[in-house]
Amino acid sequence: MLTKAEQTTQFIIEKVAPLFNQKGYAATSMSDITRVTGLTKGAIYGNFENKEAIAIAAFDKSVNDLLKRIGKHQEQSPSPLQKLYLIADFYKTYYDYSKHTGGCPILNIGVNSVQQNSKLIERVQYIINKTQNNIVKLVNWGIEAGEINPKVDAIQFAKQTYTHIQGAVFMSHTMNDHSYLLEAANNLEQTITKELKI
Amino acid sequence: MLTKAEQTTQFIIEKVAPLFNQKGYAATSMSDITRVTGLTKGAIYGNFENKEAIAIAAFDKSVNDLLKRIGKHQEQSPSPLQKLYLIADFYKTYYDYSKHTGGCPILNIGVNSVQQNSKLIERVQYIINKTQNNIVKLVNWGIEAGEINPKVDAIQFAKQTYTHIQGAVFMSHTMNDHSYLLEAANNLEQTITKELKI
DNA sequence: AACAAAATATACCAATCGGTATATTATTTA
DNA sequence: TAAATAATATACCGATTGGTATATTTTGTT
Repeated sequence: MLTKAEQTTQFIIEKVAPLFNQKGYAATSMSDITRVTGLTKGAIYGNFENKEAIAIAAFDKSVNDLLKRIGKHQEQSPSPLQKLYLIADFYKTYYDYSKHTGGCPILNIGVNSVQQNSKLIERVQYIINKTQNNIVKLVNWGIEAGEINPKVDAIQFAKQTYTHIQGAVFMSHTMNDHSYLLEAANNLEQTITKELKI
Repeated sequence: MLTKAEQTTQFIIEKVAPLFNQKGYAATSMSDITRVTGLTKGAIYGNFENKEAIAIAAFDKSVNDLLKRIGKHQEQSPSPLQKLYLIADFYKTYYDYSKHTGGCPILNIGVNSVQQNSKLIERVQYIINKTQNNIVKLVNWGIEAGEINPKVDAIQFAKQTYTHIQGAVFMSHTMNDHSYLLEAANNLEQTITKELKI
């Protein structure tokens, strides 16, 4: 069972995560935080050391929600090749999902924190490395399972895929146009079919 | 000849552009601006209406410098197909260039301003549309010139190219790793060769 | 129900924010 | 070179910033 303070901590993080995601670290003020939570500074600082700790917790929450969602989506098939298709499929719905969470945390906090906040950017880099590595593992697993062409360079594919998708996330949100993500997802599906699938 | 104030205005913009590019609008303070320029508030506000006007001028300067540079790079060949290759070639050097200007203004100001500053985001969208359209024109020109496969969907290619490159800009800067941009540029060259070139 | 402990609210801090009115200094014009 | 004008510096404004010390309230334990 969660203590009252642990409940409040979670409550603050939930309310505040979209805020940091949208506005970035510097532009999100403590008064923004008290406003969206309906709590006072006493409650906030009783549960967090400082503003940076809130921002980090908020980022972790946004990312964990996202990773859980992608993970769940991939459970639809046990096949590594199909899981790759399901990643592409996931990003067809990502525009609407990320809109209501204040945008993509990796993109937003990444851009916002590079050469600004070392703790946040370290976390962004860790997540990118981790998720990129998941793609590498899926490809290698697919090769072992005989579903994927063994000549495929898993790392290069993972980097290229991640790059293209993050680009599409940026373009869709900046241009307010779902089609960039849809077309990037379609493109990824085609690449999987043409270059990976045996 | 430029008046003293016009010179000062240009001077301020030059000094301040990398600052807004790196830190974003909210995180860049007037005291940052007086510090990097060595001028006082009186001089700054004598040449700009407010902070937002400085940020807009800074963005315009950063983008104009970039567009001029890309334009110059494309002058190396009169052929539309070769100009597309030259765009890919340009982005092989973009990591180093954009580092010393505080990052990519389109990516940084785009992410920083979406749902934050309507004037800035409008300018970002205008520039993206404009540059994307330049790619469309190059492709169509290449088709007319018989250099490019007429079955190519120019708009789709332009969107996909822009998306992938911006993704690579994000990844390279966030991960502090030149290779994302290099590989995206190589990838673009291959796409041009395989899908555009006759 | 009474007490202790935990959690939240209140009131305040110095520092900084963007911005302005006015004084001072450079520059241009006569 | 003197006067007019343009440009910059100085000193200040109220509001807000992140943060804290303490008072108050809520919660869990006996």
